[in-house]
Amino acid sequence: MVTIQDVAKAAGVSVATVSRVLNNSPRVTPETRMIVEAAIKELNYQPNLLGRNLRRAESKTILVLLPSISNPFYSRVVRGMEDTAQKYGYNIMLCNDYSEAEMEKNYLELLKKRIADGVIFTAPVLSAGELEDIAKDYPVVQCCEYIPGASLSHVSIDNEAAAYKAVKHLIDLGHRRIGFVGTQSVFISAIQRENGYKKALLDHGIEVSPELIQYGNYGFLSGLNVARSLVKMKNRPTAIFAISDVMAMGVMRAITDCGLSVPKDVSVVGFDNIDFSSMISPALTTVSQPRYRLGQTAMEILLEQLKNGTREVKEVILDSKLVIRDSTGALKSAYTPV
Amino acid sequence: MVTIQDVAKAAGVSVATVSRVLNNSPRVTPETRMIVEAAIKELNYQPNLLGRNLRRAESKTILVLLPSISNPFYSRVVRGMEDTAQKYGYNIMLCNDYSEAEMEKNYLELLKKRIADGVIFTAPVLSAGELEDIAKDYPVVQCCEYIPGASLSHVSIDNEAAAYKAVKHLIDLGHRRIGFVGTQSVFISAIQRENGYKKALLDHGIEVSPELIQYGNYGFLSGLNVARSLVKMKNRPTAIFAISDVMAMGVMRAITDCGLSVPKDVSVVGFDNIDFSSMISPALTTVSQPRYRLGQTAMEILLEQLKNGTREVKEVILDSKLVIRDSTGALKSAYTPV
DNA sequence: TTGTATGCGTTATCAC
DNA sequence: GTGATAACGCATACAA
Repeated sequence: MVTIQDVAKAAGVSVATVSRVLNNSPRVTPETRMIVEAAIKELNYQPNLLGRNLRRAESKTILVLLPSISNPFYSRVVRGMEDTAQKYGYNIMLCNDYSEAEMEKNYLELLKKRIADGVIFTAPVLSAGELEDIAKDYPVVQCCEYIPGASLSHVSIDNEAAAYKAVKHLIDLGHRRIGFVGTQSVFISAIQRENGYKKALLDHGIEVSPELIQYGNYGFLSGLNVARSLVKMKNRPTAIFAISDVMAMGVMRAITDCGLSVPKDVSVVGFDNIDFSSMISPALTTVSQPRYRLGQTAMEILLEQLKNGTREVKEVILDSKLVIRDSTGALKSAYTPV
Repeated sequence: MVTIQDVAKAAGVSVATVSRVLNNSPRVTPETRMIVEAAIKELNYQPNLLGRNLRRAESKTILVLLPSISNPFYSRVVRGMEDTAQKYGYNIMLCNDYSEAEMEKNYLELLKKRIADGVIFTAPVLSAGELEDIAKDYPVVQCCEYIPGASLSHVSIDNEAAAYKAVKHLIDLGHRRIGFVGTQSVFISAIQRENGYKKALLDHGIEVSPELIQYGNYGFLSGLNVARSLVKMKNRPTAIFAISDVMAMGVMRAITDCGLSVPKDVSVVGFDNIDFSSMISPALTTVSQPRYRLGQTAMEILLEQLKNGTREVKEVILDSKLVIRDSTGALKSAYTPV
């Protein structure tokens, strides 16, 4: 392995000078700079970051925790983080935490071990207290999911308003009996989306019927199972709002399994606008989040904190929009539910 | 930050002794070990890996390059790598190379910079020569896609045999006019799957018709466009084999867009068995790869190389299997294509 | 402007 | 079994 020593020797200067060239120090003659750069190229020298990082007490690596890379929602979020990190000379370390507190704790060790300089959570399952503890020593940003009230930065969308928009779309189409497929999870998005659903109904004089509210676990199969009971009701809903596209796909399957069709018999709205939502038939009406910008903004906030050594709490809410496709349609006038 | 020095002081021993305790050296009295461990716990000490890694000249990190985490095929492959790496005390650094040689080269710098100890490619676009150059200095393993003939380890499946099985399934159902939707890419899987398709036809006395072979670019939309021309032929195929599930989904959409139905009018087979393939209607018949084991095996080979300092080339081929679902059916006897 | 020397935190080699 | 110390590769304070 070729080290800074070898370059110094080859260039006939000291290691300090080579180091200065590497770090673009202004205090170095153009002439010697040329010589050093020539030696660097000649020897094909690459600085050993292990040495540099130790000396600088930083790793130039940001930890990014997500539930699972198999969740298609996060791919563009990660892209936003990645591009931004790279722009500032950082690498990201992508880790699946499988929504397990134990896994998250394990990965946070990487901070203490100096393998990473900061962390972005996309869907933390640790408690506010635990996160705040980390944030005392290291920059922490929450992206997408976050713990309300925790004194930690986050960047997300207004899930309640977004869900409201989605349900209002159904109401505008004439639907009044609207089912809800969600989850009983710790994630704020699940709670806020349910709130948005309820608020939209109430604001339009529609009663919230507990029997129309069903909970699954985010999976396709749970969406399928849960929706089946909705569809088989004697007085079934004419539309269903699911809090994720994957669950919405389960809902659609449940509907077609019962010999009904989307949107003719039941309209369906999802949430997230994952790539697959436009690939299925009928293409899914859903809520689109600015995924790239979510990741980008989160990374910018984190790097800003890192640069300034500040721990200012920033709370950023970005816009979302309803994408209307083919899975929602006007209520058939012939069919008049109570 | 608490260092090994602090622990030594607190325990009343030398740093050497603390280091021995940390590394489970046998030459340390149980008694002093207890004292040191107590001090470690007391101070909540965590070894600074930057120091350790510099000293040991290793990073305990493996680079994993994949085209994009948005490709759902790789999620379980990565899981297999991740679990295995963790088991041996390694972390993985997941990087999207977007099938760009430039990106791959950039990430390979991490090896020279000592940020990573080895690399696994899932779908390399660099040339055999470039990869072999890397492999001279660092452990390299190819997982899933690989460059045939390169003197580099790889673990994959027999794509030709798998495709053969898929097409034979269609032939067994009575189909003789079978379309192919693939890509003209550098990836071996694309080539081998096309070969498997052709071989299956020839082995069963079916002529290979160039007009039934269509190429796209792996995307849903390209599958859709390409299949449209197949479906609109006056003498359209009664079955279509696509080399990926995502393209198969495009094919299915093209079929239903034309007012036809799957599998009644056209049977469809995909490849990869991504999660979504069982979520769509009708559920997709496809080829399942042992994704977890692919990743696991690749990582094991890499870590083995790292441990032994050997560069032995291993070529591992794992089994795949056809998963028959609802998108394939027997040829309707009423409809008799030429 | 350049060189010398020290230290980042750890491990490992040598004495004892 | 334990301790003092050099060394990993680099950046920087200080001296020249």
